Amino acid sequence: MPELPEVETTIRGIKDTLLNQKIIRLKISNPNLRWPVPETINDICNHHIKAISRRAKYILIKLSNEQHLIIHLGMSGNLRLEKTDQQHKKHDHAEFLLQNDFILKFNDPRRFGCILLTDNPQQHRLIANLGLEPFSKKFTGAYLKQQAKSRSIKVKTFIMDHKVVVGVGNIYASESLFLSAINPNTAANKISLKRYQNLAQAIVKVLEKSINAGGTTLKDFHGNQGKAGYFQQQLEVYDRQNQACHRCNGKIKKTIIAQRASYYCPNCQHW
DNA sequence: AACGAATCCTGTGCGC
DNA sequence: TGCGCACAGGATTCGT
Repeated sequence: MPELPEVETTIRGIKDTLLNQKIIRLKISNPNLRWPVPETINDICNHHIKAISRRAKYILIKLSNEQHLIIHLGMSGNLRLEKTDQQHKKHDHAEFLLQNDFILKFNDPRRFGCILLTDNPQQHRLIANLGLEPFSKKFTGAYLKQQAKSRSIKVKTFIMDHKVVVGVGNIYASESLFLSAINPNTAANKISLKRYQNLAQAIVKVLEKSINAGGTTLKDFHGNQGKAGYFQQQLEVYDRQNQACHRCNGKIKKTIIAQRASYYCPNCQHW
């Protein structure tokens, strides 16, 4: 569920409350996430939160003992802040009690998310080999074209490959291909530089737009301040099969690509 | 090296 | 109303 805009929205929402706070206590109700929550997590108690940042969809929390929490929300996870008088909810797997009487709660029904601890996030196996951030200067059409050189996979699968570019999930992959008028079934190495320039711009644009709208709310995601994301109202193709294309009025089609639902307008997306 | 498929897990919504 | 099934925003891991 959470794609990059949801992760970014989450970070922006919790940052001010977490910064410089001391972690008093933690409660791990269920350590069986994507990978087990390490037992050494208790080491972070009595240390302060020094910084919060994002790499791909990983939330990085730097602590005063020079360790870093790596948190991923998986498909169904979310982080929320509550005062100590709020009750424990189902699937609240981890709770971090802060000195200011807030509790940071990690809730994740499907448990595809993770909470890990590391001394050096840049060298962590989950992070070290990631591709470019979509908002980095280096992320250009030329970069995509070069990366696609020996790739025969469909372009939609290609832009969801985190070794190429991070943060493009299933919703925004369909949306950015619509914006750049590229058919999601096209082989990555058959696309021109010009079209990749359009695609790179479209990816940045669609992600920025969604962050500004507070993310997309489908089923599970709620802005952590109790605010829903509104990007859903701006979706052009995702989950709109058989509905009219906003551009040509033709019928939006649904197809499965690499076992993921994909949506496009056959009339507008030729290549 | 690159690709497709399987996999982890719970909740929801649909057809019957 | 209840049951069974298909499917869901991710991304690693495995077999070819």
